[in-house]
Amino acid sequence: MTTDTPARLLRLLSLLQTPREWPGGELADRLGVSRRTVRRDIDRLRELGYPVQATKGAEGGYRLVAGKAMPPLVLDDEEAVAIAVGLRAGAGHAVEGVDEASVRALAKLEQVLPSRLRRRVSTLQAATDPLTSGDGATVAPETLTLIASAVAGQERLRFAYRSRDGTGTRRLTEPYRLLSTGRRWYLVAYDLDRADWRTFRLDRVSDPFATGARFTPRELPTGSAAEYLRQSMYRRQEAYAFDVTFAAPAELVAARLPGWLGSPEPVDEHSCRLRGTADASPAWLAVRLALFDCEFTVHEPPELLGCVRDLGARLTRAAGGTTP
Amino acid sequence: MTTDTPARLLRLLSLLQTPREWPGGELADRLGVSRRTVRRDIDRLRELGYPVQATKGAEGGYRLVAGKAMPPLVLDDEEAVAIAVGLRAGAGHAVEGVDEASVRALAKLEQVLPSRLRRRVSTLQAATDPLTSGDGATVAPETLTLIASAVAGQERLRFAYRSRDGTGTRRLTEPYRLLSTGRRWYLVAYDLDRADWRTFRLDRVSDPFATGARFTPRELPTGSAAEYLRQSMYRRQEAYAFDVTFAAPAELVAARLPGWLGSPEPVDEHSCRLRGTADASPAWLAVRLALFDCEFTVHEPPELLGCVRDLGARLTRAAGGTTP
DNA sequence: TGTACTAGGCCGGATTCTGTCCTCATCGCA
DNA sequence: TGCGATGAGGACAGAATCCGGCCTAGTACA
Repeated sequence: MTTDTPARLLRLLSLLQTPREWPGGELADRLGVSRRTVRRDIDRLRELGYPVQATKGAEGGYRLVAGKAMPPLVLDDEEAVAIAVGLRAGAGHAVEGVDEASVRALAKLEQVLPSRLRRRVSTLQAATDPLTSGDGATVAPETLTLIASAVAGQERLRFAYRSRDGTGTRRLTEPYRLLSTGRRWYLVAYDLDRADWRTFRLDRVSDPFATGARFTPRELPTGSAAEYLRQSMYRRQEAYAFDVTFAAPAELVAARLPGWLGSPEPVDEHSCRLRGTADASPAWLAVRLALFDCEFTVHEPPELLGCVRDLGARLTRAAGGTTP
Repeated sequence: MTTDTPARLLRLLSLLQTPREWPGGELADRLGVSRRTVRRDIDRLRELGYPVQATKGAEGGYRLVAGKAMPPLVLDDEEAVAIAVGLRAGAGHAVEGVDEASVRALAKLEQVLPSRLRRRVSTLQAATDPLTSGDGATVAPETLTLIASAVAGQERLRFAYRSRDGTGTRRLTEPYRLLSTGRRWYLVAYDLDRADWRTFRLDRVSDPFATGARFTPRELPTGSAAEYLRQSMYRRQEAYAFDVTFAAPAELVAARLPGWLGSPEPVDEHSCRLRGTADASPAWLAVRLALFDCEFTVHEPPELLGCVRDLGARLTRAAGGTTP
């Protein structure tokens, strides 16, 4: 236990993050310094922008409260594992607006995650995410974080890519941005061999590898990466339109809808119609629709219709073949 | 920019957590100190147990790597929001073994989450978690974190409770432990009015409020809280048994099963039988089963059979009522 | 071979930190 | 209404630490 000031500040921060009140005396004991020094340390934390609330009088104490900036989170082993598992599960069904930040956070965490915890994370992860099963094309979290790191660190990225017709190629790219359209992940990158910009579906990427080589990012011809991706997807017609009527008010459907699927238009008070586009397989969308516990009708496309019919038939069979 | 050493160390930590290489000179610039001091600071981080890997030679630099302990995570706004949203979504369908730690981490994070970010979290959260819809009884993340804090901080907890027959009461408790059985959350606590131990289903709790009053935890008569909860659930027969046959190998089903549902026994090479107990509503379990994309047969209980039949009928209707 | 980078020792001066002692304000309890 | 426990903060002196500059050594890459 050295008398190192910065180390003590970090320990104080970690103590204060436990959601409870800490009397000054106890903090002084734990940190091995005098009460006065504890007060000074707390002043320092406040100056750093991490407000510490103090209740005076007997039974008083200190407690870290919400401030203007996020203080460094001090996590114990189990909490770190929980966050990693949660983020990896979440990386599958990405929520619009958080997806990319979520992967960044995961990359940051896994960069420093002790190896003994890493094992626990991968073990636990097997038990998660029922929804990924609907559509075979999933992305390994390792792939996601590795590519996110390469984007952030501006390192060249090499990987194997399986194109739509099944042929495999090896690519050397300058990764530009990671994007998700609800269900799928895409990488927008400059392909060095083809000497042009490309978009890659991450579920077709394998063996990604960050060569240490740094690069200075080129300018994307189209304005934003999201715009470029959208154009590229429409060009290849990877997305398809669907059309469904729900026997529920529009606002109810909207509240329970992933958002990136589109927004429903009210037909009358008790029903609404949803026309949108999806880039996932119809089978996955069918399961998704089954989750709504209200009547609905599928109009388009025929593939979706077939999937819903099959799922319905399977469930009916499941209920029919009962044994007394 | 004061020349405060501990503050500089924190900033260095936050810089190093960006997944990229940092040359010493750049770090010195950013921190406003000499190269020599940067080296010393990095030494200090190493002494604190956060190993910094350095690559020598040109193009060299520093980078934080996995060590023995978790370093304090320095998150930017978006990452903090992403983690909060991810954890809140995950708090619904809890994964065995991480559930409680996950709530603890969420409580820790939300305790210090700046209010402007808090708004973004609650906005985004609306768009998540499709599975909670199957079963109306969900728990607000705020309730979860507040109770977790009360357990950790050993503060008395007051809340309104709606018992199974619908009558509402107010309780004053000493919260002991938070548990989840897959789908549902339970609080094991000492009820001060009844002067005895009780278990509470969190989806029946409303208006929880931590009175500042501290208490020293009593000893639970039964050994562990999990054991106590299990006994109490069997006494009330809140859980029910189910029995399903899948037309898929046992290991495949086991891999995609939430784990707490039970483990399947192989019938032959291509099918297996799952007998387990669930405390969720049959409707929710029916949707869950629909997610498996293999044939299956429901044997028990009749309620589940009915739900599966209804769901199948609804999907068939959805596919049937097509418009040309 | 040269260059750019990390690693680390040494030293002197400046800065900061810590513990002690002090006073004052606030709160809860007897 | 007073007492005790707690937080807030000023003053001060001695000790510890920190910082920058200078040095050499080792490594990787062009």
